[in-house]
Amino acid sequence: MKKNCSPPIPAYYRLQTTILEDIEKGRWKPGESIPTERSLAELNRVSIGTVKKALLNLVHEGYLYRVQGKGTFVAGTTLWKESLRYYRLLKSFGDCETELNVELLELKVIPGFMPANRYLGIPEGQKLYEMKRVFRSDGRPVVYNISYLPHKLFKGLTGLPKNLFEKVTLYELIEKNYGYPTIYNHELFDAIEAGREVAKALEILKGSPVLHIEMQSFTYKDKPYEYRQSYCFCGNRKVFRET
Amino acid sequence: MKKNCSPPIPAYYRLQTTILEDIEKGRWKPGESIPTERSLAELNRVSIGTVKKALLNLVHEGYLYRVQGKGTFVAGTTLWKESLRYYRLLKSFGDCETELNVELLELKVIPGFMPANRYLGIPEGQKLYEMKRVFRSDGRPVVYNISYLPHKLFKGLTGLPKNLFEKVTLYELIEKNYGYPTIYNHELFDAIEAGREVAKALEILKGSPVLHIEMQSFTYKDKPYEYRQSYCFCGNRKVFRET
DNA sequence: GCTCATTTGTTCGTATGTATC
DNA sequence: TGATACATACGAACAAATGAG
Repeated sequence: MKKNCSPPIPAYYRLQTTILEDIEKGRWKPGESIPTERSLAELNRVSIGTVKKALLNLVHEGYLYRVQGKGTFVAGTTLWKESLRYYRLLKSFGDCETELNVELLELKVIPGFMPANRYLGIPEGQKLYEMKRVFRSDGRPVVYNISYLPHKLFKGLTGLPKNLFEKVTLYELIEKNYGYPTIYNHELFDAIEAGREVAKALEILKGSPVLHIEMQSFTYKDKPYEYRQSYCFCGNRKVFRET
Repeated sequence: MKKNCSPPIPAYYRLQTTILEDIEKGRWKPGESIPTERSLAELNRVSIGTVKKALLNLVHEGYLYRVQGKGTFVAGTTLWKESLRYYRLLKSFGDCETELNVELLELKVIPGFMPANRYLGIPEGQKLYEMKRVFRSDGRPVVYNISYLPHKLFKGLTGLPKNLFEKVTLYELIEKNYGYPTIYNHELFDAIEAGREVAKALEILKGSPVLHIEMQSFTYKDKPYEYRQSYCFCGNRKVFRET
């Protein structure tokens, strides 16, 4: 007979879990250090080796990083290293990436609507921020995007200086100002004909084929914090992804 | 003063590297077991703990997997678990994936050409396999793709039974029959108007906007083994990616 | 169903090296 | 220089899963 409900959970795993929960509860912010191996070992009555194992697992999972001689720190957004700072536009495989400039067109509070609120995991009644941006390469618009963020989560967003939005990625801004790092994204790709608004923003003919990308960005606990629609008319350039 | 050119390489790291090199040289195929901890420790004159560390690193990097009581095995393609078995088509976030059927339209040897041979890392003179396939959902074509593979690497491909290509993914077929697992992919997305061939294959009007995906697939040592062009006209469905 | 040899998983503790400030 | 903190390495003991007999 199987033992009744006793899957003996390893000590390192319990420790790992409680640390992760503390991180997700915001006990330490990204960049801050957590207690040393020794103190974690004493507090939890386990050996240093067991603490090491727990911490190394969290490092591999991207939640922590360690520096010899300094300490163990909470990691921030894991994927902006190279994965997703703005868009990665290439002419072909092996080409170098196109530099992009950002322009903030509009940022305002709007009533919630479907399906945005559903994708953000909030009730339909809650208000949203709507942010419209254009990304340019050599002055020509190549990407137009509209982001929706829960108003409740990001109070004061409209009060930030406009050029901040044009200097750092939205990921950085949200992590630094609100403490939510980006853990992963979901994307849906399709091709559509440019409508009036998109054609105008990208300075192309209405009806031109454009790449359409819908995106959900997630922070801790699989909580979505942004829903974004992007429209790309890249000329001879293409959107790059690595898996 | 700094020691002259001696960044003392840890024992676990040397071991890890030699094991990885053996895997890449094909000493063991995907699914086969490598020596036990004990024998690796004795052969390399290091402790069990050091062997454990080396092996666990390779597990985290996706090259190995271990089963308690059985042994340590060479992992195959890492991303077909859910990432890339055919395409992941969704109507919207949260939707379940569309089932796809594959039809092999054509498989033949053709002369090499640019840029395919460059993307495959082989001289322009070398021959290629050209494979055309259609993916259907409820009988309707949704993805048309053309793959190019180095003829030299995959001798005998045309001799395999046709229905094999329609039963398993190309990843599995290549791993099982030729021992090359897929380590990562590069993709380029854009939107184009369907040309004659694409329109015919997808049973849509010429000039309709279609999602165009170019892909390079890589195996060990960052060696590309496939260059693929896909054309998607998914109706209300979209191509899903997770990062 | 049981036992046994094998193999990996977990935990402990110690000693020493190396980076940081 | 010294104190602190993480990194490497060793090895022992026991637990748990596997498969063969």
